[in-house]
Amino acid sequence: MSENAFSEEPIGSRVVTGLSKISLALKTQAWKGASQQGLTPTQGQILALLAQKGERRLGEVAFLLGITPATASDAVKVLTAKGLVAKGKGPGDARSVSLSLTPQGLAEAERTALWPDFLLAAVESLEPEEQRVFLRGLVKMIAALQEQGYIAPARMCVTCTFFRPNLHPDPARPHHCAFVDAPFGEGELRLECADHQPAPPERVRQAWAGLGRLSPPEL
Amino acid sequence: MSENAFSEEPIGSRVVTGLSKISLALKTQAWKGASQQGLTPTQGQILALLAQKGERRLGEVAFLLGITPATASDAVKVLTAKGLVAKGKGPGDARSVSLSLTPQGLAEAERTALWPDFLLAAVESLEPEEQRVFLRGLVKMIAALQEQGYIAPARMCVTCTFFRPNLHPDPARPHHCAFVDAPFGEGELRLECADHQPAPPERVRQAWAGLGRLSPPEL
DNA sequence: TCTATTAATTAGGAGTCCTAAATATTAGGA
DNA sequence: TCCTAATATTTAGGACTCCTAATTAATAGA
Repeated sequence: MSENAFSEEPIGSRVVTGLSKISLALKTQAWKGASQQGLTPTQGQILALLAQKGERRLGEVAFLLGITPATASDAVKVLTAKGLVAKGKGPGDARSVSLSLTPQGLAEAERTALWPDFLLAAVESLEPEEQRVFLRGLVKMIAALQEQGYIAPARMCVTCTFFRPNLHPDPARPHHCAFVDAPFGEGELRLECADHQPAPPERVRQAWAGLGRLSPPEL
Repeated sequence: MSENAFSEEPIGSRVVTGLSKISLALKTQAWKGASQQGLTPTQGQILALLAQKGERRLGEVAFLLGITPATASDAVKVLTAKGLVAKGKGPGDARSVSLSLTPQGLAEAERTALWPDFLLAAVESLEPEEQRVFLRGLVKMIAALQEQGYIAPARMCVTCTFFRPNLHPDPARPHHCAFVDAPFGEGELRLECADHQPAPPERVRQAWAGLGRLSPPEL
């Protein structure tokens, strides 16, 4: 594919390097952003999670954040001490603890949510078509990571029962969502959909095989 | 661009969400990978940095890792206590400390370097052309982040004096490197080049405007 | 019922990260 | 040359993150 002096490092590792750099920026900014509010990144993430969906059990939070329940437990202890999160009995299971935001917590959450915008500017330096391909790449990678257990399952199109890849001939909107019963394009692929319904594994595999080729519309 | 129920969330934010998820995986795995060796992520990163280039001053390490010198200082203290890193007087400036790996440090560094391979597998689930576009997207984003000071300057093509974007008609190798004096393609764009020579800012801006469109070769 | 299993917490320990305040050392002026 | 910035690193102190390994409580299954 490349026959000259340039090819020693495979493209895959370059991509990994690049992602690591972005990840570093994300980490650094998370610290900066959160500490202005007297929070730490983890605390901020918990707030964000609760803002997104009112109630969460502690274990659920830990799982979604990729930390142990023990760690989540003391982060929450700090947050309740700060008056940002309230603990309640979980419905059903009396062992569980249900977390929710206090009004101040909600206010803080709204402010923390703003920080990742620094990345948005960088994303917008890509051409629209590039963004679409990039998003699709992300979706595929996340699906792969998820399949191998490196990431908590996201509520994304490719793992949803309602997803029908490449159902339509229209290259601008090849996919179809059976929930809203409408066609949609690459740029609309979701990562966190409220209406997500997990699909069985082989169906998933088959779905993202369907995402396949680069092509679609663009230019 | 999209006129139906799907468009509420702009693609930019989706991309940011996706990158955050990858970043989360990277963080979680960094912990898993490093702690198997009795290290923490930061310690591992320092080792990796030193493995890549024999000597580094402490301040340099801090800057590249996006942490304060104070933090770097005590991470290094731990590493020297573990016998993995040696401190020496910096050449020239007597205030500076020059860090280098001990033989054991080198061995550890080699093992830590293996961990990010979990991501490689995910990257390889993309089509080759997708990988190329993805890499270019990453390069652009990193350049943008760097320009705004969110990331330490990387030794990448787009910010190099030797980089000549789109010099050649051959769509498979449009770019040219004046250092090795050879054409190269999108997939060969570098993020950490040993021969990198920083270019003046306006030249940089102009360079990545040249990267512009999606198009090139692929399919 | 009795016994796993599961949800959360606590305890203990190493380390990250910060800010602020020392120490050295170096560079530039008067 | 002496004095005063500006650097490079370290130390101190504090809040948290993260982990593993118990512990306590509640639930589900045999």
